[in-house]
Amino acid sequence: MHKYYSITELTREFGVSTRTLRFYEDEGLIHPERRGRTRLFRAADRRLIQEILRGRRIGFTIAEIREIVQVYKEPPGEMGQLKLLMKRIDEKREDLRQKRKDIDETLIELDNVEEACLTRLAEIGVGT
Amino acid sequence: MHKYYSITELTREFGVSTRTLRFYEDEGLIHPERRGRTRLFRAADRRLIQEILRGRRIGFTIAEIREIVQVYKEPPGEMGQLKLLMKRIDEKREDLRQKRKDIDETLIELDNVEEACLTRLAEIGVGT
DNA sequence: ATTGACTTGTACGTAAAGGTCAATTAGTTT
DNA sequence: AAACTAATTGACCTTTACGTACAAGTCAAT
Repeated sequence: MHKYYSITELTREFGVSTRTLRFYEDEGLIHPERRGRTRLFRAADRRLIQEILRGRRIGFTIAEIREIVQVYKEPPGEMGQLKLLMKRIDEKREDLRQKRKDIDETLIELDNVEEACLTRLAEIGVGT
Repeated sequence: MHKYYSITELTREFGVSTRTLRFYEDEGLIHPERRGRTRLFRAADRRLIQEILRGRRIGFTIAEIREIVQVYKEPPGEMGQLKLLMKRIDEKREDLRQKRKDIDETLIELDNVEEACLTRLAEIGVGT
């Protein structure tokens, strides 16, 4: 069950460019294997890319994403580090909760605008 | 009742720089009054800035924010424009729903990481 | 053997969203 | 009046996250 994905397979699936995936590798986010010089992506790489892109969608920077990825690769063993990490997690959580609030508010606003549009459309429809 | 806000008042309140507010003016997002050369912000400007920053937090570009702001200033009157606008609204809504999902998933992930941290901390605490 | 699809690395370019610095100007304390 | 203070415009600078172009190598199919 050693299915490998080529780089273009993944770019097609995720709608990103090869440049993007290579960039992520340069940035140390992913480490695909190599056969000669060409990259071979495994299922784990694929999942990681999914997570990276999810992070990207919600506005995480590369540095932030890398931070999370690192934690998965090797969770800190030292007390101080752990506490620091937990503080960072708490901050992120607050950040995300705010964003969710922002999104909810904006969704409501969009509903309002849409309704205004519909009203307007009805007016025009009647008028003509 | 003509309370005016100075630019620094607002930068302090919102935690942005004067450069940012001027930039938003250059970009046509806000139009504060002037007394001589200095900007005078009214309550409406203040609220608009709040909305702009909310848009910024959820990852809207300046162009997207401007688009929304424009709609508020002068909603399109023509049929085609209205339909186009409604399509754009639908797209944005989809976008935001996806982001919400991303955020929820990430929040769960953060919970997991935190729990792992706590477990680890307990181990260390016991071990020493 | 050549075409075409895919891959590589290197390197320069770019758009977005401001940061930073300089040189004023205007009002107001001392 | 001199010195502060807060505001202005303008110009250039910076970072992030890739885009784009180029030259070159791999491999299968025609």
